[in-house]
Amino acid sequence: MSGEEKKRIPKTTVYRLSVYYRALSNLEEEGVDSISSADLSEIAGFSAAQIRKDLTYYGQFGRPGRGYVVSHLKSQLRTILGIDRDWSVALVGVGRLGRALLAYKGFRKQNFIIEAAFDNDPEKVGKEFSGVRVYHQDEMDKVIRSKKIEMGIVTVPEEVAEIIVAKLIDAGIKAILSFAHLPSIFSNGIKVNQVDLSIEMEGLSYYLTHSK
Amino acid sequence: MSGEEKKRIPKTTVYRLSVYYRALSNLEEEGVDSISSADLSEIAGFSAAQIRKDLTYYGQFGRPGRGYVVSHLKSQLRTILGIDRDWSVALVGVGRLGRALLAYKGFRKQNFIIEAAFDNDPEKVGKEFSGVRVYHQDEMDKVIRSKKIEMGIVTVPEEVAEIIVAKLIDAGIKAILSFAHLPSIFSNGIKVNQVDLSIEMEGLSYYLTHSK
DNA sequence: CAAATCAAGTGAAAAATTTAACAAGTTATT
DNA sequence: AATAACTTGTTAAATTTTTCACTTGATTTG
Repeated sequence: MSGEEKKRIPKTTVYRLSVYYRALSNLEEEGVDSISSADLSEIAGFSAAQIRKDLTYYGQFGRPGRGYVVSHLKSQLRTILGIDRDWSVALVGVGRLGRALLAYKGFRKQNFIIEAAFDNDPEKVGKEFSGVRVYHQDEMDKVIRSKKIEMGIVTVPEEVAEIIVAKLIDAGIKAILSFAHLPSIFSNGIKVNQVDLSIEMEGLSYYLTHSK
Repeated sequence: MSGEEKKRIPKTTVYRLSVYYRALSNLEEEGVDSISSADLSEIAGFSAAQIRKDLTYYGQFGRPGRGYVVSHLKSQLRTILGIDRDWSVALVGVGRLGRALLAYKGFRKQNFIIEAAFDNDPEKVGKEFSGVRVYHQDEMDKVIRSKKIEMGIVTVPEEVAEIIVAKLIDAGIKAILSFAHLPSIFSNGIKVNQVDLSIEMEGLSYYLTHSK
């Protein structure tokens, strides 16, 4: 009531909220307009109790006896996840992977707008890939600040990843998705999500090795 | 002693083993030959107690007063992770992302050998990308079985991902890395790791929205 | 309109995971 | 050779996360 009510939110809850959001988007497309936690459970792959518990960290979105209104819950999740607005994104490293991501339609659909790309190859600087202009890495600070970019995607080779991340942070970026492995020293107040293909493959290898 | 000693291993332990492995690889390159859990802790970003605990699920690899011999622990982790051997991999979906992954040197370096690629575009079938031959999707079962491929990487559009995964499973594949979002119905005995860019970006969005 | 059914929200219990603390083994030092 | 300084492996404690069970609100049915 009065005073802050900060319940500790499990780290994995946010991930699950994204999964619920995706499931609800699909349900909406299928024309389903309301759903119970039990039914959502089957689609999302987490227990009904888990779903209800996750949601109540943020409020009350359903009605006893009725379940959740799909469009309403979806909209609430958009707000909770912060995707009820556009986000400006910079991509650093216009190699094959970088260009694949620049061409990926999913980002724009989700309101993540890649406003600028950076590379140090003079061949690429000044060009556009999938409609995104490539700037020289030395212009990162200037361009990021002038375009008020808030997120970074890092697709540079491993060897320079750390330097690039430092540059992004210097330019005021506080949230980064890196495809290069980084030594795990995250400055405080900076969120770095890593997509590490080697680790993913090793997870598969471990599974196959220990499951027979 | 006698009887199986199956301690329950936390789900996140395997992920951390990969991180330790990566840290040890770097240490070895730097010529460090032994390290304490306390020092490894700083590099890997997990507590020393956590590291020791994770390792003891699999055996005793260090010596009191001495720490761990880098080359030995690294080698033990290779065995535990199952990466002390080659793995044959198939990649399905030779779009931009698929081709970027085919060109990625890291897989081969880690003993994940992409032996075949699949697509349904007649333009691509029969060609090679980064030395990997592209087969038609209809040949998946035949090629996967004849080449004894054990893992799959899925880089097809979202709409067909589910069908492709089903085909891979039919062909005997039990471990899959998917870049397309999948409805989370994993058949039993099949490991599916998903790399979902939208969810990663939403994690960043959530962080920025709730951290100010 | 009473009874039965459904289903969210929630506090308590259970389970899982992490951290802490320490006994025991190892090495270095005096 | 005894003492001090390290550092693992491990048991116990603390914390975190998930599941359970139940109360309450809502709807439907007889």
